[in-house]
Amino acid sequence: MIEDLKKFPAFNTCSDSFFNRMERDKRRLTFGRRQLILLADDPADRFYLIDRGWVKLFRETIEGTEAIIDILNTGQLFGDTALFHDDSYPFSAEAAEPCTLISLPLGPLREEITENSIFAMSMLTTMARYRRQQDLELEHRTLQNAPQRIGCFLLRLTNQDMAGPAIIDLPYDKTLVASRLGMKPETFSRALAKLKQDTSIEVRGSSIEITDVERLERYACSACSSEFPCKDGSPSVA
Amino acid sequence: MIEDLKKFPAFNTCSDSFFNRMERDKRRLTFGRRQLILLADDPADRFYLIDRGWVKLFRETIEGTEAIIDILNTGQLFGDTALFHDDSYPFSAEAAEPCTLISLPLGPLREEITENSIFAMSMLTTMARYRRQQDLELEHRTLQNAPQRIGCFLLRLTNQDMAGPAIIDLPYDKTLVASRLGMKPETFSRALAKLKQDTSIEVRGSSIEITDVERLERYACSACSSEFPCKDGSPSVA
DNA sequence: CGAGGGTTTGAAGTGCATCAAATAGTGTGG
DNA sequence: CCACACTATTTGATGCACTTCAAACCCTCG
Repeated sequence: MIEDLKKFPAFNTCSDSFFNRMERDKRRLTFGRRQLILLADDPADRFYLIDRGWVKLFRETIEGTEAIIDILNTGQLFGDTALFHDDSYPFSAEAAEPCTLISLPLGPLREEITENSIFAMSMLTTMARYRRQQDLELEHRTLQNAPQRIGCFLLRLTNQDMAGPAIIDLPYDKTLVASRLGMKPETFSRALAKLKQDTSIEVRGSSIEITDVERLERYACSACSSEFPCKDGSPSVA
Repeated sequence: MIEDLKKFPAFNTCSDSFFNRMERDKRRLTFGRRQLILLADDPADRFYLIDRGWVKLFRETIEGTEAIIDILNTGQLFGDTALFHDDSYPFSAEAAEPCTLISLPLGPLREEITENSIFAMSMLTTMARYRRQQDLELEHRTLQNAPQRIGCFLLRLTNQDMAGPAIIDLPYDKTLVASRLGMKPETFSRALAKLKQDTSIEVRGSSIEITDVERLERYACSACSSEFPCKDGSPSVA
């Protein structure tokens, strides 16, 4: 059904003919944890929409060390930028957690961009927002220490600005959160302990209770140029 | 004269009416070293084209520490993304070196994007390329140490892949290069000394001779996921 | 129950930051 | 053309944050 696709905000401004063309070549895929979805530099003729689950985008060096580019969630899409990179993917992707994806052809996407300027504009907006996000990411790496980065990460997992205490569950394992934040698992463990001690959060396995959101904000965001919860609108395109 | 604007690759695909509208409200500006050009979160109705010189984009925290977002050169433009951020600039900008800019109104730019889908596409391409650049930047911070980052930076300053030795001049002062690369001036100084020792480059003030480009590549790029000179096509929009 | 991956803890090392001070470089006015 | 003032850069000594390596612990799941 076309409703499948229409529900994604990324396609808000798309034309009916776009949905029809997409619908004709839609594939639903399931991936298990750690399963490879696509490889950097592979020839690309399709892009992906996350229906549910978490996807890790990364690149790796010859020696096997990997750099995480982003970890995406339900509703986000990826592989679309292959359009602008000579039809090859600029990163590899694998399932961080079990996930279901919708695979779609790049051709109609390209056509929609050229035919529907409203959509092109919304795509630009998404890209610009993502770019801002990346700028922040770099800033965080530069200005925040490990415990602060974790605090910031936790804050961004909370549902915006509800004042009271919040309970959150880490969406994927701590090792992955660690490298998402640019640190080693051991460092993550110790930094989380320090964060706990400094801001009185409660940690029970992968579930974390933030008893005092404001206190955590003061602790984590003070080193940063963007005042408050630095989630700036979450990107829906990757 | 319209030729002023036509020479910029960023406007390659623009319509004549775009150039006419721009021409009508074009301003040429000169800035001295360290002079402020625009302030983050300022209301924006214009964007800038670098005719000559270097411009530093940055954000700063309340305590005054700053995070450098990028340092742009002749031919690049900035402030255009205000279009996608509620007409305010997402960063501050100042002249890293004396520079001359061309200030242009955002309105006609927005119109051109919606009216000229080829231009919209080229803008998307530029954004995608920039994004890739940012991904690399983060990777560098994560995987390369200080001397390697300097080496990589020097390589990117050389004129592409001419094999022999190369002499380059640092385009702005070492303190700024340092923070561009995410390190302190002292660290930069020591790291450059180590790089010199490890790859036999010659340093004379701000002029650096790379006697063996390949050796430097092996030294700097080995930690990285992108093999060779990781300049991927320089972005022309910022 | 036992195997295996994820997580924590400990001890030791490394790289970069910090603070302080010396040195080199640059532009100015006399 | 020189001396001074000011800034950029280097050097040294020390500290801290994060990493590394190694081992223990824990949890889940067959």
